[in-house]
Amino acid sequence: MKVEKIPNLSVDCVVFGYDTTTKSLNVLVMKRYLESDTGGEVLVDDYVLTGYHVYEKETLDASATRVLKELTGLTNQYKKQFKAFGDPDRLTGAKDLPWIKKEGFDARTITIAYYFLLKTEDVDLKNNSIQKKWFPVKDLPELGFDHKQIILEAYEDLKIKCLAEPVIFELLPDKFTINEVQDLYQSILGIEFDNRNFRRKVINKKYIIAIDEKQVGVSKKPSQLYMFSKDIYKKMFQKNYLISI
Amino acid sequence: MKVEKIPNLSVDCVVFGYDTTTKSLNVLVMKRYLESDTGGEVLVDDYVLTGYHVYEKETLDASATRVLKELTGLTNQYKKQFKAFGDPDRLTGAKDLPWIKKEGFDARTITIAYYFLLKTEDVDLKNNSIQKKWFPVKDLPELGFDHKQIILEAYEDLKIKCLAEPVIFELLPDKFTINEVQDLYQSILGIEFDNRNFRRKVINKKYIIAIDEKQVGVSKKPSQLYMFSKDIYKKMFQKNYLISI
DNA sequence: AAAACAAACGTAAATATGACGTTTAAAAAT
DNA sequence: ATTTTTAAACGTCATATTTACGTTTGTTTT
Repeated sequence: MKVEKIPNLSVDCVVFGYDTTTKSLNVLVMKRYLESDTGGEVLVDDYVLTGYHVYEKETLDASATRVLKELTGLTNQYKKQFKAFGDPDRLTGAKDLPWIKKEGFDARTITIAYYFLLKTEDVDLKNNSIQKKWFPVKDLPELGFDHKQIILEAYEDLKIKCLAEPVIFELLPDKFTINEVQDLYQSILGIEFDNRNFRRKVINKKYIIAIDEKQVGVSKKPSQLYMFSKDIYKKMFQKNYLISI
Repeated sequence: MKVEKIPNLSVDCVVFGYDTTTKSLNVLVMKRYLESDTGGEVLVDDYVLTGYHVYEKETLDASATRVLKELTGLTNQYKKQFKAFGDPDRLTGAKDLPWIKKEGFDARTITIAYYFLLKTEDVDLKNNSIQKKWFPVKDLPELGFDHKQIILEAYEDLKIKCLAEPVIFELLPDKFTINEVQDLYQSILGIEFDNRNFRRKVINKKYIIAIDEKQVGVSKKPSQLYMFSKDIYKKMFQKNYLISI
């Protein structure tokens, strides 16, 4: 069955992963490489977000889910459509033009940008043909098209989202320590919290559940492990602190 | 100069206005009407959001601003691009097909949806050829395409936005009473607040400024009027209550 | 002048925050 | 086996904020 692509419409996926060891919020990007016809000259050698054209009969969400699956093999990850990018000059960088010519798509392509939150450990970097790599949000490589801007806007949206909802647990392993939660908040928001106060605040939440298990293989007092209960969170409604004003 | 439209791409604008008298959050929509060629039969008679195709050389933001200007004559209103809608069947309602045929656009049109916040009083419903009308968000009329869904999603996004930032003042007159602020929060969020506590909380904010003026023409003790200072708000940074967890 | 009405102010208990000091459990070093 | 090291975990207190109410005040209407 031949699947028709919509020529001027694509989705792009910003895949966020968190590395508890390096305490770094990372983005998964794909290698873009092109040599000139004669072979000698390297025309394009940088990174881009994974994205693809939307199919004729496909919803936008399905399209993003499909792209994530091709990239990581994963389904059912936290997903948010956060912005559309469609400025007329967004694909007109010096390195973008030869790439567009090779891939044969419209220079006025609108892209619907999504971000995904997942656990770095769930992604096998070698499991398929796509050459991909994690980079810290704070230290991105050279990126094609307007993809650096897309990543930075996704990151801003994620920051706001973190303030409003506990999405942070999408980035942590199922079992985590309080310090890991604190480190993650700190690296996303760029603020330091007092460990004792942070700890108290988190532990007091009904939806953070201490489990009967501790860290193993650490050369210090092993931390208590906790889990996050989305069900309990959903049942709660805090009128308290509701309005920002 | 001929301006080329991108056939499968549009913007749609959800225009929110607040009526302090009826305490109702309203949406501005446009009449859609079509009779059959023979004249007798009414094929389409409902409302839609105002929207239009994006021009070939135009940014998405500029396109939305242009549509708002055509509809209301206003520029420089609070604007947010909140979501793209592009499901394959979004324009395939029974009444949508004759309309699409008449207007001659692609049934697989992706729309970039924006919402605007403005003061109802600033819109003159009779100032141009577009037949338009305010409807309460809680009591919308029959709407074409997927526009009811778009409005409801804009409303959800607005609710969240209100919790995070004082965007509410975009919907109020420059000079307002504390009770008007409370009524507006209550009608958007659908929650009641204790007037005395709400009042104290609002008045204590540095960016809510009491002015040397009171309500006039009311048959009770006239309220003190206040203004919102965006400048002072921007200068503040509250680490306090930062994370939702 | 009194009544009606909503604006505006006040109070006290409970809860949350911010800024710290102290104790504890495990591994590593002696 | 004991001590040292390290980070986890617990505790305290002053201050700020919230919640749930009661009371006073200024204007218009009766």
